Amino acid sequence: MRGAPTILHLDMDAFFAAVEQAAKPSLRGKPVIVGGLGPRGVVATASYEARPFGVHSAMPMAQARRLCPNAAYLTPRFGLYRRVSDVVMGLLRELSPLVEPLSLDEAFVDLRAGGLEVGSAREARAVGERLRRDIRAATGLSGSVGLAGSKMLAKIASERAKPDGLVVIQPGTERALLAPMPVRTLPGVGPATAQTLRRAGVATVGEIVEAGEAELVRLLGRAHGTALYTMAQGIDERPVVADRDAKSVSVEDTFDTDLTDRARIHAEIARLADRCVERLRKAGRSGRTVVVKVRRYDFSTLTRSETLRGPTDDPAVVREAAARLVEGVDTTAGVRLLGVGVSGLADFTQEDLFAQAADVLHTGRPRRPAPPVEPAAAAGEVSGNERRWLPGLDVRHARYGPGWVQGSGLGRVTVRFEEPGSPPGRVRTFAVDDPELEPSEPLPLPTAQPSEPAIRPKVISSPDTEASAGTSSP
DNA sequence: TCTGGGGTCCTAGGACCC
DNA sequence: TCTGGGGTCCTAGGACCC
Repeated sequence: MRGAPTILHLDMDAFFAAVEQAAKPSLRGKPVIVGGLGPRGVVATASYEARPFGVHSAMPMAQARRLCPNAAYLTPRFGLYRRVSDVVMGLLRELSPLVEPLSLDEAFVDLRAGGLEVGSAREARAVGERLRRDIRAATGLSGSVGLAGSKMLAKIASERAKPDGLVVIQPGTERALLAPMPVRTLPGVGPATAQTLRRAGVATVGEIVEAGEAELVRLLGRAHGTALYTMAQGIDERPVVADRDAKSVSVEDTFDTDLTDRARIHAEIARLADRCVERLRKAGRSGRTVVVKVRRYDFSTLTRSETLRGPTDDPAVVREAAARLVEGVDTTAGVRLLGVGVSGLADFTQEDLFAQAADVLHTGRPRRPAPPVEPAAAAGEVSGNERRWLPGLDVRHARYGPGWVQGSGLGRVTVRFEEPGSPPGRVRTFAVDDPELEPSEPLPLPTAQPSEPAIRPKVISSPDTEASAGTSSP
């Protein structure tokens, strides 16, 4: 805990949807829903305009379509989001070298490690507001900032600042602030823990403190119980940690319809193993434990794992282990998801060790393995010979220029011709095999905003429910 | 309404070892 | 004769987070 609000948490507002709105002028101010568009897709992000309809993250897409039929439904473009994220993270690293990203749109910053003068709430607020202005200038997007003396409180602060706001929690006020809040406010309290607590008559953070540490440990186990008891008192000493090494790499696929055919299941497992190893090698890592995940028709999920004698990044080795593991699973009633993962990661492989030993033997000095070289990822819109026009993806037409796919079906594809800096554009329809139409890369977002929006810092007040009504987008 | 994909951490039992 | 006391590794599952 710190005596000054020197830990900053940034959370970009409705990030994926906001990036799409910045890239597609006709969608600004309108409900936009980004997520899987297949029959089993879920919502990744809903824009603030879509939220009053009841649409939120992790909701099945079919339900979102019923609630908000007129929204724009778009497939995620992670490459673009990563590029925008890199710009934002770069701005954070200008504040301090100690930046801990939690995802593409969220990060902690230790301002003290950056040597910034943030002794007072006023100074902290100035740093946060300047950051928000810089982010808007560089990306056109809004982010919410929380500042406090610990990670937990900084995150709670940014949540209360949403959307497009800033909240400072003054050190010393934590306990009183937390006491009336629901237990779900605390990190690590999800549906299961909340229910356990509710059954014990504990609904608020203050009641966690009243229950006492022994009771919490009894209810939730040693680690979880003590951690929760500590955090409920506003105590959180977790440091901001930059550059955490990944501990596992995994890939998984949910199929539009359940798989029952054994040959098909084995083929998919082999594909997943290859994709997993590709990611592993791209990261320059190798791993010792291979994990296969199977989600059955009834959503029951099981994993099978096998630990090798040493770490590997050999696709054949991972493929064979995965095949052995799935062999032991009953899949006759159908599987909806298959996954392959590797954990127990190392920076070398067992083969390296052998090679190194041989090198030392022959040359007297070890050798680093050559970094793996991966081919650049394809645009993603073309699979095999058939072109798939997924809603939201960028295209270019020989005559009409840049645009994006609004929808497709019945041999037709509808394109809206506009680009990030242009006014809203108009729609044209083509045959799906129109030779003048081709997939293209996302265009850069406009950086300069025409007018600087007024800064409206929020002050921490009564713990009422956070505002979630729609707001106009930049 | 019918539930993604990528992760992290914890628990618990059994094997194995000293 | 009637049962030690860890410590570590492996496997499986579950909760949680974005």
